[in-house]
Amino acid sequence: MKYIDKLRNSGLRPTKQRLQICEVLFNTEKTFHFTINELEQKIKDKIDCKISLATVYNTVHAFEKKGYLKQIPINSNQTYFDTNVTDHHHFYDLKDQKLIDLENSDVGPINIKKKINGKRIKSVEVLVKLED
Amino acid sequence: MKYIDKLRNSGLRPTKQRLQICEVLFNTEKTFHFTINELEQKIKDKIDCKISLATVYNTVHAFEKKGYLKQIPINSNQTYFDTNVTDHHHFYDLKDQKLIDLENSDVGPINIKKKINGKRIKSVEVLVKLED
DNA sequence: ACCTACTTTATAATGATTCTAAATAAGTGT
DNA sequence: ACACTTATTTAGAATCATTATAAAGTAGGT
Repeated sequence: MKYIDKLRNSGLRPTKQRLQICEVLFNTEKTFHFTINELEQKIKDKIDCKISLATVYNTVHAFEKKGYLKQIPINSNQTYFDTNVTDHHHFYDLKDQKLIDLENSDVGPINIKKKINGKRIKSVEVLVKLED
Repeated sequence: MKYIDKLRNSGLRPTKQRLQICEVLFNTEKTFHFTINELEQKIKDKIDCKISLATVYNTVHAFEKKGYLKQIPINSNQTYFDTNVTDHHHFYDLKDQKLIDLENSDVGPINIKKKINGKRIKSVEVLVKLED
């Protein structure tokens, strides 16, 4: 199975639930954005057996910690995740509450001139809010 | 009183509570970041009488809608607000969970090349995550 | 002073997320 | 295969920020 090694290599036991969540998250051409509730719905649609909501939370957080998912910094009552973990940015359509990917080439290079002593830059994320 | 006109001009009645919250938010040299709970604490420290938590929420949201406050897009269990409503960006220190202002001059100009049909760019916000 | 619409308030409700502790499954050595 | 240890799953409870409710209070105009 294609995700067993991926999980083992990061010290996660390849359980049935995790493998099924991998199928939903990573077995697609396109990357996508999701909230936990949307993911749970997708799992229900795709898979016969039921996975506990707690497991969905556990797994998403485990995958995030291992770098297979990213949180998208945005103000919403729910947390948004992204299966695209490459460096990129987002449009956020305020009216439709929809996220749209911005490739790095869509945004000029960003040069942070200020330095903070003893700290390294981990990521630079741009959120472009859209209105009609 | 210095905030009465500000409130009246935006269609908000200058109530005692709103004026006191104005004092806490805007009567300082420096702008600052806060959560609702931090603001409530500040109000308690600065003011004799008590303002209901619901009023703090109501007022902050009213001020945000009028453009006197901005939400900062960041993933946290609490919503962060900023009294600095000019265009600028933020460092987020992951370890200390602290926000630091980045002036526009600290970040090169950002040129968004992609256009979305029928939508205008309302804001461009950069979040730079810091680690040790 | 009176009226109307807005505001405040305490409290309840909501809802996403996290916690708990018991049951289950995976990995390891024999 | 078996026993043993440790990780994982799970249902349900707990937490906590935020929003809703509805009754009491206040501002501004007439």
